[in-house]
Amino acid sequence: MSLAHAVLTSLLEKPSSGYDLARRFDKSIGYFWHATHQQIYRELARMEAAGWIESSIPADAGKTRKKEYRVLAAGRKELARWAEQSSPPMDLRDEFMVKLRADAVLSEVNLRPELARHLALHRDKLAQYQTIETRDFPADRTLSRHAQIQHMILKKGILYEQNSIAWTLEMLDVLAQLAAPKGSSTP
Amino acid sequence: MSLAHAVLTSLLEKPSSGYDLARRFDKSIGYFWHATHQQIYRELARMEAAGWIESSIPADAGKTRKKEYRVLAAGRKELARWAEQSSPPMDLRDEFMVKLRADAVLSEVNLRPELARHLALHRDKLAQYQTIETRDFPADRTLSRHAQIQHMILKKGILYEQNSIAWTLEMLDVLAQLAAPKGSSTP
DNA sequence: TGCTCCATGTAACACGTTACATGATTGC
DNA sequence: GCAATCATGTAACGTGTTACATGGAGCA
Repeated sequence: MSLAHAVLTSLLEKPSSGYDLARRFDKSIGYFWHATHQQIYRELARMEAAGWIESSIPADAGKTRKKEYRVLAAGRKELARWAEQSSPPMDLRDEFMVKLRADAVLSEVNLRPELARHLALHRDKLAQYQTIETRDFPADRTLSRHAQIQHMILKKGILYEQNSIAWTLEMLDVLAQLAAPKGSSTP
Repeated sequence: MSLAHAVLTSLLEKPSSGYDLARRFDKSIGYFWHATHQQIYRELARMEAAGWIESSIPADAGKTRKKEYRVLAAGRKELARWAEQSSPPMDLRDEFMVKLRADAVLSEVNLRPELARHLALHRDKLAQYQTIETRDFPADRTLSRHAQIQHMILKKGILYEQNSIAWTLEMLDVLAQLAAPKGSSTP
């Protein structure tokens, strides 16, 4: 389990409401660990019951139901314990590879539109990441420990997208060759 | 849902028992879609109930409980339908990035042993992939459509591992710098 | 008035993981 | 005879997804 720990990390960076957390999970942390608001509320309830976090009504709540969560000592300790524990490296789980394999055996599926769509999405995401990079991490050497680590996390995302783009282009090329090989009529 | 479709693909490539499928999911397809034998048996039961596959006792069963599954026309149709459907690109879900972020905010975790461990695992996997590549895909141009697609799937894995290795090395370097900056005593 | 956004939640279900159970076959 | 491997399954639980519900605040 690891969503709880992602939430703890996020709360340590900045005490927040469940709603705010859910939105932050669509950015920063969410690039590597997505979660819906329902999952987040469920985890917050559990962690409060476990004594890892506590909630209070913030000053700017007004008449809303807004709550703000803070990490307690027990939560911080749990996060440190978990972080030092070893865990298997991420496993790929790429639906598109299954589709490709299905196409390889069926030979009757046209995956090119989907590939083109993914290509555009990867390029968008890469552009986003690069914008963040030039804005937040200008000249490495002067950056704090915290910022240097954040930068490396972002770089991982950038590498991944660049990778995906390169591979997708090659794949499109292969499919184009297969669809219209030299000197043949339509397949 | 996509495990069912991964299983269908695997069965089209070669009709098999649940046990054989489970083992194949630790190789080839499993590089991009892992599943335990319990999941596979559950899916096989569902798909048989849905009329996508059928089972029979194979000639070499002897007194064992062995069953062999084959894909029916309905299953093949379902796989083609699913494969043409668009789906979001794979999302990263990397526990280690959460740990890094936790370290960035806690500053009291030593992630270097874990990074070194992952580095070794990535190198192993890359070596495995490259062995398969030189064995199965020698001189692209003469390969069948099926083999060319399989090769591209393998290449995706190779790129991913190379990427991970490069990033991990850089990360180790950053952590080493942070632990022992120029002109300082032990931290 | 009705729309969108803020904010929190319940319920049901699908998928993934772990532990356990059972029994036959193969090899030492 | 005993251990490992083949082969299939049940049960319980944890996590992730989807749909729905509720109600206040701000705005046209």
